Amino acid sequence: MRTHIVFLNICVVLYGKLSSNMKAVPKSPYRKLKERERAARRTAIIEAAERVFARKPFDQVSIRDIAREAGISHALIYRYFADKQSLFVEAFLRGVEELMPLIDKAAGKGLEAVAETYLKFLVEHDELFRMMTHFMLDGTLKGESLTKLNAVARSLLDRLNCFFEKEEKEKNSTKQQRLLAHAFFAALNGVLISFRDYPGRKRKEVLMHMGKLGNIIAQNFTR
Amino acid sequence: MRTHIVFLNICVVLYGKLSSNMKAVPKSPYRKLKERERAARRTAIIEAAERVFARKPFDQVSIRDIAREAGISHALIYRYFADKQSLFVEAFLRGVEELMPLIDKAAGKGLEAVAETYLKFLVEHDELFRMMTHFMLDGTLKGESLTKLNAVARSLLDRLNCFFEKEEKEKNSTKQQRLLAHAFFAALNGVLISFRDYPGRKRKEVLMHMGKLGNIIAQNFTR
DNA sequence: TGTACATCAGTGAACGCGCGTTCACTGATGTAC
DNA sequence: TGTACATCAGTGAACGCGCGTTCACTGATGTAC
Repeated sequence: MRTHIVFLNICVVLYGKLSSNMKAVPKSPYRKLKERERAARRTAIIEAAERVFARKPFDQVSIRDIAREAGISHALIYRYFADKQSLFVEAFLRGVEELMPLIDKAAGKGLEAVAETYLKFLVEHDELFRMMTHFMLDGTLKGESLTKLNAVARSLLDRLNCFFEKEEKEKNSTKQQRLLAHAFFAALNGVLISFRDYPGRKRKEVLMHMGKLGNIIAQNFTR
Repeated sequence: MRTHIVFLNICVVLYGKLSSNMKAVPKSPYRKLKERERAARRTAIIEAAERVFARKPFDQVSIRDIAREAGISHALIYRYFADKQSLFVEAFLRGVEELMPLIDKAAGKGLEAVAETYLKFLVEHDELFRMMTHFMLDGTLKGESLTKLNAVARSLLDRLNCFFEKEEKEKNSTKQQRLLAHAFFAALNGVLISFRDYPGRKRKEVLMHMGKLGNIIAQNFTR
Protein backbone atom coordinates (compact mmCIF):
# COMPACT_ATOMS: atom_id res chain seq x y z
CA MET A 1 0.00 0.00 0.00
CA ARG A 2 2.91 2.29 0.69
CA THR A 3 3.85 1.91 -2.93
CA HIS A 4 0.58 3.41 -4.03
CA ILE A 5 1.03 6.49 -1.91
CA VAL A 6 4.49 7.04 -3.32
CA PHE A 7 3.14 6.81 -6.83
CA LEU A 8 0.33 9.16 -6.05
CA ASN A 9 2.87 11.70 -4.95
CA ILE A 10 4.88 11.26 -8.08
CA CYS A 11 1.69 11.85 -9.94
CA VAL A 12 0.80 15.05 -8.13
CA VAL A 13 4.23 16.46 -8.86
CA LEU A 14 3.75 15.44 -12.46
CA TYR A 15 0.41 17.17 -12.84
CA GLY A 16 1.93 20.31 -11.40
CA LYS A 17 4.57 20.31 -14.06
CA LEU A 18 2.10 19.56 -16.78
CA SER A 19 0.24 22.83 -16.42
CA SER A 20 3.26 25.04 -15.90
CA ASN A 21 4.52 25.60 -19.40
CA MET A 22 3.05 29.03 -19.85
CA LYS A 23 5.54 31.82 -19.48
CA ALA A 24 6.55 32.30 -15.83
CA VAL A 25 7.54 35.78 -14.48
CA PRO A 26 4.21 36.88 -12.94
CA LYS A 27 5.23 40.03 -11.10
CA SER A 28 2.57 42.69 -10.74
CA PRO A 29 -1.01 41.80 -9.79
CA TYR A 30 -2.00 42.81 -13.27
CA ARG A 31 0.46 40.36 -14.75
CA LYS A 32 -0.89 37.73 -12.44
CA LEU A 33 -4.41 38.37 -13.61
CA LYS A 34 -3.30 38.17 -17.20
CA GLU A 35 -1.58 34.89 -16.45
CA ARG A 36 -4.76 33.53 -14.98
CA GLU A 37 -6.74 34.59 -18.01
CA ARG A 38 -4.24 33.00 -20.32
CA ALA A 39 -4.39 29.76 -18.37
CA ALA A 40 -8.17 29.77 -18.45
CA ARG A 41 -8.28 30.29 -22.21
CA ARG A 42 -5.71 27.58 -22.64
CA THR A 43 -7.82 25.20 -20.65
CA ALA A 44 -10.88 26.19 -22.63
CA ILE A 45 -9.10 25.30 -25.85
CA ILE A 46 -8.04 21.94 -24.50
CA GLU A 47 -11.57 21.23 -23.38
CA ALA A 48 -12.92 22.17 -26.76
CA ALA A 49 -10.39 19.81 -28.30
CA GLU A 50 -11.60 17.00 -26.08
CA ARG A 51 -15.17 17.59 -27.16
CA VAL A 52 -14.19 17.47 -30.82
CA PHE A 53 -12.14 14.33 -30.33
CA ALA A 54 -15.11 12.65 -28.72
CA ARG A 55 -17.19 13.47 -31.78
CA LYS A 56 -15.02 12.52 -34.76
CA PRO A 57 -12.06 10.22 -35.41
CA PHE A 58 -8.80 11.57 -34.11
CA ASP A 59 -6.99 11.83 -37.42
CA GLN A 60 -9.80 13.88 -38.92
CA VAL A 61 -9.67 16.56 -36.27
CA SER A 62 -8.18 19.83 -37.51
CA ILE A 63 -7.10 22.99 -35.78
CA ARG A 64 -10.04 24.71 -37.43
CA ASP A 65 -12.48 22.22 -35.90
CA ILE A 66 -11.19 22.88 -32.44
CA ALA A 67 -11.23 26.64 -32.93
CA ARG A 68 -14.82 26.47 -34.13
CA GLU A 69 -15.79 24.41 -31.10
CA ALA A 70 -14.04 26.86 -28.80
CA GLY A 71 -15.65 29.80 -30.57
CA ILE A 72 -12.40 31.50 -31.50
CA SER A 73 -10.31 32.16 -34.57
CA HIS A 74 -8.07 29.25 -35.44
CA ALA A 75 -5.12 31.58 -35.58
CA LEU A 76 -5.52 32.22 -31.88
CA ILE A 77 -4.63 28.63 -31.03
CA TYR A 78 -1.09 29.36 -32.11
CA ARG A 79 -0.82 31.99 -29.39
CA TYR A 80 -1.36 29.24 -26.83
CA PHE A 81 0.27 26.19 -28.35
CA ALA A 82 3.44 25.86 -30.33
CA ASP A 83 1.83 23.63 -32.91
CA LYS A 84 -0.89 21.10 -33.50
CA GLN A 85 1.06 18.23 -31.96
CA SER A 86 1.52 20.09 -28.66
CA LEU A 87 -2.17 20.81 -28.33
CA PHE A 88 -3.02 17.20 -29.09
CA VAL A 89 -0.60 15.93 -26.48
CA GLU A 90 -2.08 18.25 -23.86
CA ALA A 91 -5.59 17.08 -24.70
CA PHE A 92 -4.47 13.48 -24.43
CA LEU A 93 -2.80 14.06 -21.09
CA ARG A 94 -5.88 15.72 -19.73
CA GLY A 95 -8.08 12.87 -20.85
CA VAL A 96 -5.80 10.23 -19.47
CA GLU A 97 -5.69 11.85 -16.06
CA GLU A 98 -9.12 10.39 -15.44
CA LEU A 99 -7.75 6.91 -15.82
CA MET A 100 -5.18 7.06 -13.05
CA PRO A 101 -7.56 7.21 -10.05
CA LEU A 102 -9.63 4.42 -11.59
CA ILE A 103 -6.57 2.23 -11.80
CA ASP A 104 -5.66 3.03 -8.22
CA LYS A 105 -9.14 2.09 -7.14
CA ALA A 106 -9.04 -1.19 -9.06
CA ALA A 107 -5.58 -1.97 -7.76
CA GLY A 108 -7.07 -2.98 -4.44
CA LYS A 109 -9.14 -5.66 -6.12
CA GLY A 110 -6.31 -7.38 -7.92
CA LEU A 111 -4.78 -7.64 -11.35
CA GLU A 112 -7.93 -8.77 -13.13
CA ALA A 113 -9.77 -5.69 -11.96
CA VAL A 114 -6.93 -3.52 -13.20
CA ALA A 115 -7.05 -5.16 -16.59
CA GLU A 116 -10.79 -4.72 -16.83
CA THR A 117 -10.63 -1.09 -15.75
CA TYR A 118 -7.90 -0.27 -18.22
CA LEU A 119 -9.59 -1.97 -21.14
CA LYS A 120 -13.02 -0.57 -20.39
CA PHE A 121 -11.71 2.97 -20.01
CA LEU A 122 -9.89 2.92 -23.30
CA VAL A 123 -12.74 1.31 -25.18
CA GLU A 124 -15.11 3.93 -23.86
CA HIS A 125 -12.61 6.68 -24.66
CA ASP A 126 -11.71 5.46 -28.06
CA GLU A 127 -10.31 8.82 -29.02
CA LEU A 128 -7.71 8.54 -26.26
CA PHE A 129 -6.66 5.12 -27.38
CA ARG A 130 -6.31 6.32 -30.95
CA MET A 131 -4.21 9.25 -29.87
CA MET A 132 -2.09 6.94 -27.77
CA THR A 133 -1.34 4.59 -30.63
CA HIS A 134 -0.75 7.55 -32.89
CA PHE A 135 1.86 8.92 -30.50
CA MET A 136 3.41 5.49 -30.15
CA LEU A 137 3.80 5.17 -33.89
CA ASP A 138 4.86 8.72 -34.56
CA GLY A 139 8.59 9.21 -34.31
CA THR A 140 8.51 12.96 -34.85
CA LEU A 141 7.34 14.01 -31.39
CA LYS A 142 9.00 17.14 -30.02
CA GLY A 143 11.06 17.23 -26.84
CA GLU A 144 8.66 18.43 -24.19
CA SER A 145 5.65 16.55 -25.49
CA LEU A 146 7.68 13.40 -25.66
CA THR A 147 8.87 13.83 -22.09
CA LYS A 148 5.36 14.27 -20.83
CA LEU A 149 4.08 11.22 -22.64
CA ASN A 150 6.89 9.09 -21.35
CA ALA A 151 6.16 10.33 -17.86
CA VAL A 152 2.57 9.17 -18.11
CA ALA A 153 3.59 5.79 -19.43
CA ARG A 154 6.09 5.41 -16.64
CA SER A 155 3.57 6.46 -14.02
CA LEU A 156 1.22 3.77 -15.27
CA LEU A 157 3.95 1.16 -15.32
CA ASP A 158 4.90 2.11 -11.77
CA ARG A 159 1.37 1.41 -10.68
CA LEU A 160 1.58 -2.04 -12.21
CA ASN A 161 4.97 -2.78 -10.73
CA CYS A 162 3.68 -3.48 -7.26
CA PHE A 163 1.65 -6.45 -8.47
CA PHE A 164 4.75 -8.26 -9.47
CA GLU A 165 7.18 -7.28 -6.79
CA LYS A 166 6.44 -10.10 -4.40
CA GLU A 167 7.66 -12.75 -6.79
CA GLU A 168 11.27 -13.92 -6.61
CA LYS A 169 13.15 -12.13 -3.87
CA GLU A 170 16.29 -13.41 -5.52
CA LYS A 171 18.99 -11.76 -7.57
CA ASN A 172 17.25 -10.20 -10.55
CA SER A 173 14.02 -9.57 -8.70
CA THR A 174 13.42 -5.95 -9.64
CA LYS A 175 14.45 -6.49 -13.23
CA GLN A 176 12.03 -9.35 -13.61
CA GLN A 177 9.39 -7.25 -11.91
CA ARG A 178 9.74 -4.47 -14.43
CA LEU A 179 9.68 -6.87 -17.33
CA LEU A 180 6.49 -8.43 -16.04
CA ALA A 181 4.87 -5.03 -15.70
CA HIS A 182 5.96 -4.17 -19.23
CA ALA A 183 4.65 -7.41 -20.65
CA PHE A 184 1.33 -7.02 -18.89
CA PHE A 185 0.94 -3.42 -20.02
CA ALA A 186 1.83 -4.37 -23.56
CA ALA A 187 -0.58 -7.28 -23.58
CA LEU A 188 -3.47 -5.04 -22.60
CA ASN A 189 -2.61 -2.53 -25.30
CA GLY A 190 -2.51 -5.40 -27.73
CA VAL A 191 -5.97 -6.52 -26.78
CA LEU A 192 -7.20 -3.03 -27.48
CA ILE A 193 -5.61 -2.64 -30.84
CA SER A 194 -6.29 -6.16 -32.03
CA PHE A 195 -9.95 -6.42 -31.13
CA ARG A 196 -11.10 -2.83 -31.05
CA ASP A 197 -12.77 -3.32 -34.39
CA TYR A 198 -13.65 -7.00 -34.21
CA PRO A 199 -15.48 -7.57 -37.48
CA GLY A 200 -19.21 -7.77 -37.14
CA ARG A 201 -19.44 -7.22 -33.40
CA LYS A 202 -21.22 -4.52 -31.53
CA ARG A 203 -19.40 -2.41 -29.02
CA LYS A 204 -20.96 -4.31 -26.12
CA GLU A 205 -19.75 -7.62 -27.51
CA VAL A 206 -16.31 -6.23 -28.19
CA LEU A 207 -16.09 -5.14 -24.59
CA MET A 208 -17.13 -8.58 -23.40
CA HIS A 209 -14.59 -10.30 -25.58
CA MET A 210 -11.89 -7.97 -24.37
CA GLY A 211 -12.96 -8.64 -20.83
CA LYS A 212 -12.39 -12.36 -21.33
CA LEU A 213 -9.00 -11.77 -22.92
CA GLY A 214 -8.07 -9.39 -20.12
CA ASN A 215 -8.97 -12.04 -17.59
CA ILE A 216 -6.91 -14.69 -19.31
CA ILE A 217 -3.92 -12.41 -19.42
CA ALA A 218 -4.32 -11.30 -15.81
CA GLN A 219 -4.64 -14.90 -14.67
CA ASN A 220 -1.58 -15.89 -16.65
CA PHE A 221 0.34 -13.12 -14.96
CA THR A 222 -0.74 -13.89 -11.42
CA ARG A 223 0.12 -17.55 -11.57
CA MET B 1 1.16 -31.92 -37.30
CA ARG B 2 -1.97 -32.68 -39.26
CA THR B 3 -3.25 -29.32 -38.15
CA HIS B 4 -0.42 -27.57 -39.90
CA ILE B 5 -1.09 -29.25 -43.21
CA VAL B 6 -4.72 -28.26 -43.00
CA PHE B 7 -3.77 -24.67 -42.40
CA LEU B 8 -1.29 -24.71 -45.20
CA ASN B 9 -4.08 -25.78 -47.51
CA ILE B 10 -6.31 -23.02 -46.27
CA CYS B 11 -3.49 -20.70 -46.98
CA VAL B 12 -2.93 -21.87 -50.53
CA VAL B 13 -6.60 -21.42 -51.29
CA LEU B 14 -6.38 -17.98 -49.76
CA TYR B 15 -3.41 -16.91 -51.83
CA GLY B 16 -5.24 -18.09 -54.93
CA LYS B 17 -8.13 -15.83 -54.14
CA LEU B 18 -5.89 -12.92 -53.35
CA SER B 19 -4.55 -12.60 -56.84
CA SER B 20 -7.82 -13.17 -58.65
CA ASN B 21 -9.48 -9.81 -58.52
CA MET B 22 -8.58 -8.79 -62.02
CA LYS B 23 -11.38 -9.14 -64.49
CA ALA B 24 -12.02 -12.80 -65.39
CA VAL B 25 -13.29 -13.82 -68.88
CA PRO B 26 -9.97 -14.76 -70.56
CA LYS B 27 -11.17 -16.28 -73.83
CA SER B 28 -8.89 -15.94 -76.84
CA PRO B 29 -5.12 -16.43 -76.57
CA TYR B 30 -4.72 -12.75 -77.21
CA ARG B 31 -6.99 -11.96 -74.28
CA LYS B 32 -4.99 -14.36 -72.18
CA LEU B 33 -1.78 -12.63 -73.07
CA LYS B 34 -3.27 -9.30 -72.21
CA GLU B 35 -4.39 -10.70 -68.91
CA ARG B 36 -0.90 -11.85 -68.18
CA GLU B 37 0.52 -8.45 -69.00
CA ARG B 38 -1.99 -6.78 -66.80
CA ALA B 39 -1.13 -9.08 -63.94
CA ALA B 40 2.57 -8.44 -64.40
CA ARG B 41 2.12 -4.69 -64.36
CA ARG B 42 -0.09 -4.99 -61.30
CA THR B 43 2.58 -6.93 -59.54
CA ALA B 44 5.20 -4.41 -60.59
CA ILE B 45 3.16 -1.65 -59.00
CA ILE B 46 2.78 -3.57 -55.78
CA GLU B 47 6.49 -4.26 -55.69
CA ALA B 48 7.25 -0.61 -56.26
CA ALA B 49 4.90 0.20 -53.41
CA GLU B 50 6.77 -2.20 -51.14
CA ARG B 51 10.04 -0.53 -51.98
CA VAL B 52 8.64 2.90 -51.17
CA PHE B 53 7.12 1.66 -47.92
CA ALA B 54 10.49 0.31 -46.87
CA ARG B 55 12.02 3.73 -47.45
CA LYS B 56 9.66 6.19 -45.79
CA PRO B 57 6.99 6.05 -43.07
CA PHE B 58 3.78 4.49 -44.20
CA ASP B 59 1.52 7.50 -43.71
CA GLN B 60 3.79 9.66 -45.83
CA VAL B 61 3.62 7.43 -48.87
CA SER B 62 1.55 8.89 -51.68
CA ILE B 63 0.26 7.47 -54.93
CA ARG B 64 2.69 9.76 -56.72
CA ASP B 65 5.63 8.27 -54.80
CA ILE B 66 4.72 4.78 -55.84
CA ALA B 67 4.15 5.78 -59.45
CA ARG B 68 7.55 7.47 -59.55
CA GLU B 69 9.19 4.37 -58.12
CA ALA B 70 7.41 2.20 -60.67
CA GLY B 71 8.34 4.59 -63.48
CA ILE B 72 4.78 5.22 -64.59
CA SER B 73 2.23 8.00 -64.51
CA HIS B 74 0.38 8.12 -61.25
CA ALA B 75 -2.89 8.16 -63.14
CA LEU B 76 -2.13 4.68 -64.37
CA ILE B 77 -2.37 3.24 -60.88
CA TYR B 78 -6.09 3.85 -60.99
CA ARG B 79 -6.39 1.51 -63.96
CA TYR B 80 -5.12 -1.28 -61.73
CA PHE B 81 -6.48 -0.45 -58.30
CA ALA B 82 -9.80 1.00 -57.30
CA ASP B 83 -8.22 3.44 -54.90
CA LYS B 84 -5.27 4.07 -52.67
CA GLN B 85 -6.59 1.89 -49.88
CA SER B 86 -6.89 -1.15 -52.15
CA LEU B 87 -3.33 -0.83 -53.35
CA PHE B 88 -2.07 -0.48 -49.81
CA VAL B 89 -3.94 -3.56 -48.69
CA GLU B 90 -2.48 -5.59 -51.55
CA ALA B 91 1.01 -4.43 -50.70
CA PHE B 92 0.46 -5.35 -47.09
CA LEU B 93 -0.85 -8.80 -47.98
CA ARG B 94 2.12 -9.44 -50.22
CA GLY B 95 4.53 -8.43 -47.51
CA VAL B 96 2.84 -10.49 -44.87
CA GLU B 97 2.92 -13.60 -47.00
CA GLU B 98 6.58 -13.92 -46.10
CA LEU B 99 5.67 -14.23 -42.47
CA MET B 100 3.49 -17.31 -42.75
CA PRO B 101 6.16 -19.86 -43.68
CA LEU B 102 8.41 -18.45 -40.97
CA ILE B 103 5.70 -19.00 -38.40
CA ASP B 104 5.13 -22.53 -39.66
CA LYS B 105 8.81 -23.22 -39.34
CA ALA B 106 8.94 -21.82 -35.81
CA ALA B 107 5.82 -23.70 -34.83
CA GLY B 108 7.83 -26.89 -34.55
CA LYS B 109 10.04 -25.32 -31.92
CA GLY B 110 7.30 -24.21 -29.59
CA LEU B 111 5.40 -21.12 -28.61
CA GLU B 112 8.43 -19.08 -27.59
CA ALA B 113 9.95 -19.51 -31.01
CA VAL B 114 6.69 -18.42 -32.60
CA ALA B 115 6.62 -15.30 -30.45
CA GLU B 116 10.19 -14.47 -31.30
CA THR B 117 9.67 -15.01 -35.01
CA TYR B 118 6.56 -12.89 -35.09
CA LEU B 119 8.10 -10.03 -33.15
CA LYS B 120 11.34 -10.07 -35.06
CA PHE B 121 9.61 -10.12 -38.42
CA LEU B 122 7.42 -7.16 -37.63
CA VAL B 123 10.23 -5.14 -36.10
CA GLU B 124 12.32 -5.72 -39.17
CA HIS B 125 9.37 -4.90 -41.41
CA ASP B 126 8.25 -1.87 -39.55
CA GLU B 127 6.27 -0.65 -42.52
CA LEU B 128 4.10 -3.77 -42.36
CA PHE B 129 3.42 -3.31 -38.70
CA ARG B 130 2.46 0.28 -39.24
CA MET B 131 0.10 -0.66 -42.03
CA MET B 132 -1.38 -3.35 -39.86
CA THR B 133 -2.13 -0.98 -37.01
CA HIS B 134 -3.42 1.56 -39.48
CA PHE B 135 -5.88 -0.97 -40.88
CA MET B 136 -6.87 -2.02 -37.39
CA LEU B 137 -7.66 1.53 -36.41
CA ASP B 138 -9.29 2.54 -39.66
CA GLY B 139 -13.00 1.84 -39.67
CA THR B 140 -13.54 2.89 -43.28
CA LEU B 141 -12.10 -0.16 -45.01
CA LYS B 142 -13.99 -1.29 -48.09
CA GLY B 143 -15.63 -4.70 -48.45
CA GLU B 144 -13.13 -6.78 -50.36
CA SER B 145 -10.06 -5.35 -48.68
CA LEU B 146 -11.63 -5.92 -45.30
CA THR B 147 -12.43 -9.52 -46.16
CA LYS B 148 -8.87 -10.19 -47.22
CA LEU B 149 -7.39 -8.66 -44.11
CA ASN B 150 -9.69 -10.62 -41.88
CA ALA B 151 -8.73 -13.76 -43.75
CA VAL B 152 -5.06 -13.17 -43.04
CA ALA B 153 -5.74 -12.51 -39.38
CA ARG B 154 -7.80 -15.67 -39.16
CA SER B 155 -5.16 -17.70 -40.93
CA LEU B 156 -2.62 -16.52 -38.40
CA LEU B 157 -4.91 -17.23 -35.49
CA ASP B 158 -5.54 -20.71 -36.87
CA ARG B 159 -1.83 -21.35 -36.80
CA LEU B 160 -1.74 -20.38 -33.15
CA ASN B 161 -4.80 -22.42 -32.25
CA CYS B 162 -3.00 -25.74 -32.28
CA PHE B 163 -0.74 -24.69 -29.44
CA PHE B 164 -3.64 -24.40 -27.10
CA GLU B 165 -5.87 -27.24 -28.19
CA LYS B 166 -4.46 -29.89 -25.91
CA GLU B 167 -5.59 -28.12 -22.78
CA GLU B 168 -8.95 -28.96 -21.25
CA LYS B 169 -10.68 -31.62 -23.25
CA GLU B 170 -13.80 -30.69 -21.32
CA LYS B 171 -16.93 -28.81 -22.26
CA ASN B 172 -15.79 -25.43 -23.56
CA SER B 173 -12.47 -26.67 -24.83
CA THR B 174 -12.50 -25.14 -28.30
CA LYS B 175 -13.87 -21.86 -27.04
CA GLN B 176 -11.14 -21.58 -24.47
CA GLN B 177 -8.64 -22.56 -27.14
CA ARG B 178 -9.68 -19.73 -29.41
CA LEU B 179 -9.65 -17.25 -26.60
CA LEU B 180 -6.12 -18.27 -25.66
CA ALA B 181 -4.98 -17.88 -29.24
CA HIS B 182 -6.59 -14.46 -29.40
CA ALA B 183 -5.03 -13.34 -26.14
CA PHE B 184 -1.61 -14.52 -27.22
CA PHE B 185 -1.87 -12.85 -30.62
CA ALA B 186 -3.06 -9.64 -29.00
CA ALA B 187 -0.28 -9.70 -26.44
CA LEU B 188 2.37 -9.91 -29.15
CA ASN B 189 0.83 -7.03 -31.06
CA GLY B 190 0.82 -5.09 -27.84
CA VAL B 191 4.51 -5.68 -27.33
CA LEU B 192 5.13 -4.31 -30.79
CA ILE B 193 3.09 -1.18 -30.43
CA SER B 194 4.12 -0.44 -26.87
CA PHE B 195 7.86 -0.82 -27.21
CA ARG B 196 8.48 -0.20 -30.89
CA ASP B 197 9.76 3.22 -30.08
CA TYR B 198 11.17 2.64 -26.60
CA PRO B 199 12.64 6.03 -25.72
CA GLY B 200 16.37 6.21 -26.06
CA ARG B 201 17.00 2.68 -27.20
CA LYS B 202 18.59 1.49 -30.39
CA ARG B 203 16.83 -0.93 -32.64
CA LYS B 204 18.97 -3.82 -31.46
CA GLU B 205 18.11 -3.11 -27.84
CA VAL B 206 14.45 -2.74 -28.68
CA LEU B 207 14.51 -6.14 -30.29
CA MET B 208 16.18 -7.66 -27.25
CA HIS B 209 13.67 -6.13 -24.90
CA MET B 210 10.83 -7.38 -27.04
CA GLY B 211 12.41 -10.79 -27.08
CA LYS B 212 12.31 -10.92 -23.31
CA LEU B 213 8.71 -9.76 -23.21
CA GLY B 214 7.79 -12.30 -25.86
CA ASN B 215 9.38 -15.02 -23.80
CA ILE B 216 7.53 -14.01 -20.68
CA ILE B 217 4.24 -14.02 -22.52
CA ALA B 218 4.91 -17.32 -24.23
CA GLN B 219 5.91 -18.93 -20.94
CA ASN B 220 2.80 -17.59 -19.27
CA PHE B 221 0.71 -19.10 -22.03
CA THR B 222 2.32 -22.53 -21.99
CA ARG B 223 2.00 -23.04 -18.28
C1' DT C 1 -1.75 -6.92 -98.72
C1' DG C 2 -4.03 -2.79 -97.52
C1' DT C 3 -7.35 0.06 -95.32
C1' DA C 4 -10.75 1.49 -91.93
C1' DC C 5 -11.99 0.89 -87.48
C1' DA C 6 -11.99 -0.62 -82.39
C1' DT C 7 -9.67 -1.31 -78.25
C1' DC C 8 -7.24 0.01 -74.55
C1' DA C 9 -2.73 0.94 -71.92
C1' DG C 10 -0.84 4.98 -70.75
C1' DT C 11 -0.38 10.05 -70.00
C1' DG C 12 -0.10 15.22 -68.44
C1' DA C 13 -2.83 18.47 -66.81
C1' DA C 14 -6.14 19.90 -64.03
C1' DC C 15 -9.78 19.71 -60.33
C1' DG C 16 -11.01 20.46 -55.86
C1' DC C 17 -10.02 20.15 -51.40
C1' DG C 18 -8.38 20.80 -46.71
C1' DC C 19 -4.73 21.40 -44.11
C1' DG C 20 -1.06 23.76 -40.74
C1' DT C 21 0.81 27.88 -40.20
C1' DT C 22 1.87 32.92 -40.71
C1' DC C 23 1.03 37.79 -41.08
C1' DA C 24 -0.48 42.39 -41.05
C1' DC C 25 -3.76 44.51 -38.73
C1' DT C 26 -7.53 46.06 -35.11
C1' DG C 27 -9.02 47.52 -30.92
C1' DA C 28 -9.40 47.20 -26.16
C1' DT C 29 -7.00 48.00 -22.02
C1' DG C 30 -3.39 49.18 -19.36
C1' DT C 31 0.49 52.74 -17.94
C1' DA C 32 3.27 57.30 -17.70
C1' DC C 33 3.13 61.86 -17.06
C1' DT D 1 -8.50 64.29 -15.26
C1' DG D 2 -6.77 63.99 -19.77
C1' DT D 3 -3.62 62.66 -23.29
C1' DA D 4 -0.08 60.05 -25.65
C1' DC D 5 1.79 55.79 -25.91
C1' DA D 6 2.67 50.61 -25.21
C1' DT D 7 1.01 46.15 -24.87
C1' DC D 8 -1.08 42.32 -26.44
C1' DA D 9 -5.30 39.20 -27.15
C1' DG D 10 -7.62 38.30 -31.03
C1' DT D 11 -8.73 38.18 -36.06
C1' DG D 12 -9.57 37.35 -41.33
C1' DA D 13 -7.15 36.59 -45.13
C1' DA D 14 -3.76 34.53 -47.37
C1' DC D 15 0.32 31.40 -48.21
C1' DG D 16 1.96 27.31 -49.82
C1' DC D 17 1.57 22.76 -50.10
C1' DG D 18 0.45 18.03 -51.25
C1' DC D 19 -2.88 15.05 -51.79
C1' DG D 20 -6.40 11.54 -54.16
C1' DT D 21 -8.77 11.32 -58.06
C1' DT D 22 -10.63 12.32 -62.78
C1' DC D 23 -10.52 13.49 -67.61
C1' DA D 24 -9.72 14.30 -72.29
C1' DC D 25 -6.51 12.79 -75.16
C1' DT D 26 -2.56 9.99 -77.69
C1' DG D 27 -0.75 6.30 -79.93
C1' DA D 28 0.23 1.62 -80.41
C1' DT D 29 -1.73 -2.65 -81.55
C1' DG D 30 -5.07 -5.61 -82.67
C1' DT D 31 -9.23 -7.13 -85.85
C1' DA D 32 -12.57 -7.18 -90.00
C1' DC D 33 -13.02 -7.19 -94.61
